[in-house]
Amino acid sequence: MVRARRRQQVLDSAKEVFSRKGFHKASIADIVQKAGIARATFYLYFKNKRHLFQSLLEFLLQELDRRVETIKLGGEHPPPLDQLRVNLTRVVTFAMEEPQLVQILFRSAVGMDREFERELDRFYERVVDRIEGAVKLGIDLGLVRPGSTRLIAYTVLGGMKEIMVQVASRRISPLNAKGVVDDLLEFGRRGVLLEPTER
Amino acid sequence: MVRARRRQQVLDSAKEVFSRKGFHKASIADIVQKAGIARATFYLYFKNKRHLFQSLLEFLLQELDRRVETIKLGGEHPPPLDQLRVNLTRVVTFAMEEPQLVQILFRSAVGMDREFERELDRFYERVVDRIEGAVKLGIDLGLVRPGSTRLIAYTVLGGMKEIMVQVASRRISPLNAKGVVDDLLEFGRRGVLLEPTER
Amino acid sequence: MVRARRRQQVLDSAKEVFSRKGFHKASIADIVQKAGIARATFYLYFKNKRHLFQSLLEFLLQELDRRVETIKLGGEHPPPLDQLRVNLTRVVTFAMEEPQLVQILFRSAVGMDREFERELDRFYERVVDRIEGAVKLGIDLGLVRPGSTRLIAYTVLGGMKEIMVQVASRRISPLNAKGVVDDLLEFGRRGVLLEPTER
Amino acid sequence: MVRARRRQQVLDSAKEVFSRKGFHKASIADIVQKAGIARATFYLYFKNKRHLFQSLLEFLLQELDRRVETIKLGGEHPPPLDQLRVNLTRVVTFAMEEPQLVQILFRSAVGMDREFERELDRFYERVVDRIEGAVKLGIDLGLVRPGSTRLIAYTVLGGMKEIMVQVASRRISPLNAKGVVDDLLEFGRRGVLLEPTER
DNA sequence: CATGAATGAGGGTTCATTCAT
DNA sequence: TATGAATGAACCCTCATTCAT
Repeated sequence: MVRARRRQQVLDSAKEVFSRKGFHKASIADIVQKAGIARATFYLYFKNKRHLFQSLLEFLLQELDRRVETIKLGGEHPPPLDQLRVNLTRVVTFAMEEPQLVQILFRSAVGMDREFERELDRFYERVVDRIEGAVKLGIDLGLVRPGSTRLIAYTVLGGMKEIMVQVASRRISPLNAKGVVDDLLEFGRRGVLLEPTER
Repeated sequence: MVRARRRQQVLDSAKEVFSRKGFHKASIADIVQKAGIARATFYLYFKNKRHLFQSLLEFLLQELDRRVETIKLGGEHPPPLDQLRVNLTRVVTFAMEEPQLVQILFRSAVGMDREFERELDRFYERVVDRIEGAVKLGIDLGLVRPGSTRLIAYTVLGGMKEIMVQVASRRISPLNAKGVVDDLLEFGRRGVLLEPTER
Repeated sequence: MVRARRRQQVLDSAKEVFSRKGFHKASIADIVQKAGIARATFYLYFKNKRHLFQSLLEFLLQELDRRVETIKLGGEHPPPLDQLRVNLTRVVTFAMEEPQLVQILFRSAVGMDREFERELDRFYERVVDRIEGAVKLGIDLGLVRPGSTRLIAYTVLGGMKEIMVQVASRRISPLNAKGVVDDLLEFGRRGVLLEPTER
Repeated sequence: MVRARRRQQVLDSAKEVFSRKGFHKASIADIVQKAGIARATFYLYFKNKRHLFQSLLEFLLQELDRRVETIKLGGEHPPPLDQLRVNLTRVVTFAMEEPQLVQILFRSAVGMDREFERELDRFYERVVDRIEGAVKLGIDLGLVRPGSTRLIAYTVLGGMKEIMVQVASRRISPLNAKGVVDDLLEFGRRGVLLEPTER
């Protein structure tokens, strides 16, 4: 499918340009120039600038989604904590490997539009729901202390976002995703306090 | 000083418009119309659109800064945990009372410009430094478990940002800031796990 | 008359600003700032920017006019050539002493407006008439070769304009106006050719 | 090259509008309207208003330059006086045929800008150099009376400018350029005085 | 008389999108 | 399909001038 390849070529250029300049400052001229096609050709593949951005964003959200699996119980599955660890590792790895997409998600896609905002909100609400679900599961299993599950879920979401941004911008040197994830998990599980037994 | 009042009037209009439309979609026309002044009058008080936004942002960052005090040790001061609680409460309260400014900070000011980005980054780095400082202090006092202080600081920052956004957008009903803060503190201190003694 | 002095003060500032920036680029703000008065005060002394410029120009043309006297015949007057020499000297001296006014006349006042153009044209026509009159007088007196008096008058006018510009801009070093005038007169009278008797 | 034609079409409109209104009063709207194109189309061919004017001016100066050839000595060339006559004729003819360009040169381009001024000055200096060169050549050949060659060159330049303006504005009816040129040459060579032999 | 504040008209430029080939 | 050329809507900003004190 040559058409699909052309389209992908535009998406790649757009990824670079949007991540560097943001949505508003990125011009169609920038993108087509980088893609090496003519201005009008662009509109054969995307209805307009908005649509292009939306495609990019949808791809990005799917990729993120694809990397996280709902935690399942049962003897045939690994322990929940291990499943959680795998999920987190995949997300941090994604941020390491696709810094431009992360930039787009957390910079360019923010504050764009009422409609985009809704779409992002829907996505994040889903994420928060999953986080909250996991917390509730822990409570049911007697592993987690009962409490404000929603509030905790939002806090965890925020923490994850920030970590992704910092990893993508290399302010957290992501030599190994594993170390980052272990520390995060430990923080989330036990907080910062010294254990009473340790005191 | 009537001049200061006029200026404030423009700032107020700008606050509303920027928080609703974002920087790029907000036009000078919108702002002056809301302020009830003529187009050219605007330029008597602000050099240009960018400058106006910057003023708003600087005010906002100062306000935020003003609400957080560095934790101090010594008998004449309240216990560190209480000082922390006060700081958090002030920030959450700010998010409740000034949702528009929070929207501007977390939506409009994001992904605007290399220069703005740098200014925001500087601010957040300062915040992260303070958080990390507090964590290190806890370690020194033998209250906090040693660990990846920087990573934890980023995570806490992210969590706080998200809470502010959700409070400002009323998705976390902020009936009482106190409850939110207590739960946050508890989560940060002890994590989600049941205490060994509780298990 | 304090009013007249205020007015003059504005005119002086305007002279400097107009000569430096030209009419269009000179702003009222520039002029009042230099004059040390408030914006609105300006309009107490001049109806508008155009009027101010016109005043300046009229003064300038009068000054120029004042320096040139019509050549008169008769025993009680100096020889025509001497009268001419005096006129020329006065004009060149004026260019030396008032370079800003010359700049205004030949730069700022040019290409401004249909109406200004007409006013300048009228002035120059009068000058050309006088030059042509002098030439015709010379013919009548048997001193000057008959010929295209109008064409010659225009050429002389152009020559004089250029000399004024160059003197004012110091490209012709005007150590002594007398030397310049003598050379000019000689050129106008005998041209560049060697006299037959000299050949 | 259709692009070149479009560009020329804009230049033609600009020539008319600039010559009628001057640089500052001419608006892009005027020009595109006359050219029958859309506002934005203009910017496909010229970076901005200034650039358009500069293009026009450069073309004009080149045209003028193209019409004047440096006087060459030697048996294979016509006598210097004839070469001079040809040059003058070409210039006067140009003024007759392109009155709008002459208006632009002597009205619109005057007092525009420090940068334009420098460009014009450079051009005129070159012209003056050539005139002075011709005069010096005459001196070397024993045809021209030694004297203030620079001063004379400026005067001649001024005379030529004025003649061009008057011819372009039809105040000197240019029925035949030849007559004008002959009279000019005669004036420049012999001045206005009756030859001693004629007296 | 003097002024600081206010204004509306207007201009240049950009840019996403469409047309014609 | 691919494209170069064209477009109109929109926006920021300036400035001479007037108002209210």
